[in-house]
Amino acid sequence: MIGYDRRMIDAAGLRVMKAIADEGSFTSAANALGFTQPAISQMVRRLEQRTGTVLVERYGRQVRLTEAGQVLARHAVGVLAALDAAEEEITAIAGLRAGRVRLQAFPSSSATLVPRTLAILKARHPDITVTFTEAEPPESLAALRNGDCDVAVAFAYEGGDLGELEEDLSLLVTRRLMDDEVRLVVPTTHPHAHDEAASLADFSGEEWIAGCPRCRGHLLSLADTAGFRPNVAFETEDYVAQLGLVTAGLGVALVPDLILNAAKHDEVAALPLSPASRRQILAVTTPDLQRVPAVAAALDALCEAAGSDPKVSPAELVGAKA
Amino acid sequence: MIGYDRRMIDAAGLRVMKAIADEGSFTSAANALGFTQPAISQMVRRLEQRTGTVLVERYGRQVRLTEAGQVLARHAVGVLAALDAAEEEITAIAGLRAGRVRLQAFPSSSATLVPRTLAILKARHPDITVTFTEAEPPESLAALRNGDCDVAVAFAYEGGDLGELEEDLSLLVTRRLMDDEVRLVVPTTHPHAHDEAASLADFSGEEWIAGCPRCRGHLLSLADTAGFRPNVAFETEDYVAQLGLVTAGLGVALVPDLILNAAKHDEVAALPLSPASRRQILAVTTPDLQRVPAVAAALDALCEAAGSDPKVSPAELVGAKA
DNA sequence: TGGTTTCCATAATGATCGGTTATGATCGCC
DNA sequence: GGCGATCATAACCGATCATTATGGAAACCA
Repeated sequence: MIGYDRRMIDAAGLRVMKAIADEGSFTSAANALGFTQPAISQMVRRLEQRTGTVLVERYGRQVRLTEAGQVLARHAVGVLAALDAAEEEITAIAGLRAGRVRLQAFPSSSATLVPRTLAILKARHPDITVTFTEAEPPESLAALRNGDCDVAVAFAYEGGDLGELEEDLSLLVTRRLMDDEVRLVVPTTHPHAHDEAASLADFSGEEWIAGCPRCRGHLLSLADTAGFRPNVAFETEDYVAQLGLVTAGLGVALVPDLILNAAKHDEVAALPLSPASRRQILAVTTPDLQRVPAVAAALDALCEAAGSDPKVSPAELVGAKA
Repeated sequence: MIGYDRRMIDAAGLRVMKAIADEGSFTSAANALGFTQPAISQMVRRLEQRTGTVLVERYGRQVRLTEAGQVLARHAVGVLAALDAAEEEITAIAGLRAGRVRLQAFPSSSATLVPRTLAILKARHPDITVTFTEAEPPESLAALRNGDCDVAVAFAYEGGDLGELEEDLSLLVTRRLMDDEVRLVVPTTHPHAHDEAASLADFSGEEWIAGCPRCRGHLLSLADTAGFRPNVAFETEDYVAQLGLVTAGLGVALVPDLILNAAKHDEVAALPLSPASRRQILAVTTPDLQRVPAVAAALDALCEAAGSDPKVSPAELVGAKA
């Protein structure tokens, strides 16, 4: 198929017709548009043969629009205005005078990281609208893949001591925001409460309080390495509840620093693990979205809120398969 | 000056963005528009680098519009609709389903020629709007030159027997509608009332009734050729009044056939002149307007109303200088 | 009236645009 | 793990759309 259904009127043509109508001659229309006179002359000729209509009446050395020509000049106003509006809207987005970022972050980051990010963003680019939704990494990444989200703040536990992440990050780009140390939280009355560090094997007999599914998986993985299978007595995704349970002496729990720094925990002891275990806090987006100004601004704000200088540690690593 | 202010958004681009939004993929957008897939791919790329903005988010093998892309797709609707409207209006004019003709004709043609023309036009193209104004040739031609008129119906006396016309017809095209024989009108009581033909010199002693300035000029010219200077006793542009004056025996007059065929004139005799004198009835327009469908239709109708087959006698002679 | 100016038209030229076909890379699916 | 669908890229090609240079005709003016 040849597929030659070329439209007979285009925006450029309309603009020329309007200029002729306004200026009254080809020459001054050309000047007004920044073209030379023959350009207008040919443009009109092309338009006339495309429409199969006489658009301009040449009488002597003056030109006048025919009825058809006036029709085009009249429509030009609306079309060009709409085009300008579109262009303006685009440049507004490009210049961060407009735009939208849809952010999804996991619950425990909502406490400090996200509010700080939103504040930075608001101060720096007050005209872009930021949407925030709380979601665990599996859901936020799904939303990202699905096009319902621009930036996902996720976390990934390190498997053993190698930085292998358990999510499927193919096709996505990640930006490392911070490392979040995981600590063992025990009641202050616990015999090991004042140790320098905690070796997990020493707590194999405890009752355990587990968090979200992935956190629970991480606990099981660490315990397995330490050679035991933890007795999980309680499960709750609410870290404040976890700390409450520990305070009440109902068990011990693994809690990341990000939580401990945000929530009050006077009546529990948070011991560093030995060997240490961390999770990475990551900002995730797609290669294309990364180049959208509003998204880029959000990523920068996230890095800044996380304390890592966005200029120094872009740390863009494309994740390998899970 | 280089004058490179090329607009960053054009109608074609908008159409492509809208197609992508509607179809959900480059390939089906290409099918919908009758293009191949790479055409869409490149079009998007060009648009993106012209706007300096990411318009499409490629994730895996699916594509989605970014916010900026959605902006374009949204504006596309209005712009394309306006463009279609303009196009439709043009083709309506081209197809005589719309359009306008502004006709100006000299008074004595209003009697028969113009009404017949309007009737033909109305029957044949009921959707075009015809405007009619009565005006003597100098004014109607001025209107034509001025752009206030599309077709002027004028008359031109032949100077002597050569077809030299006294109007400035440069830059205009004329279409000969009919030849109008000029007769000498005398009261039926006149001694020469029943002659076969009238030799002008025989009436040098009469009192004359003159018409419009150009008709008066024609009378003077003919009389001059016949060797006398007519005694013009009355002047009126109203031919009916002229006939009335002749009937009352107040003088003689030169009256063209066009009038005699339309007005009652029982009580006067209309003698052919010897040598004969004619005036040409002409339709005048500009070369460009001539090609406008509605104008062409009007010209055809005029020819038909005048009794000359428009197909056989186009008689397009570009007038020389006066 | 005849020269000058001021228009528009045309020709020759070149860059870019905007399509094509052919081909490659990659994701998702069975 | 091949296969099909999808987008990207390369090479090519014609039409578009601008340029400069030039011509002709109309209007203007002394």
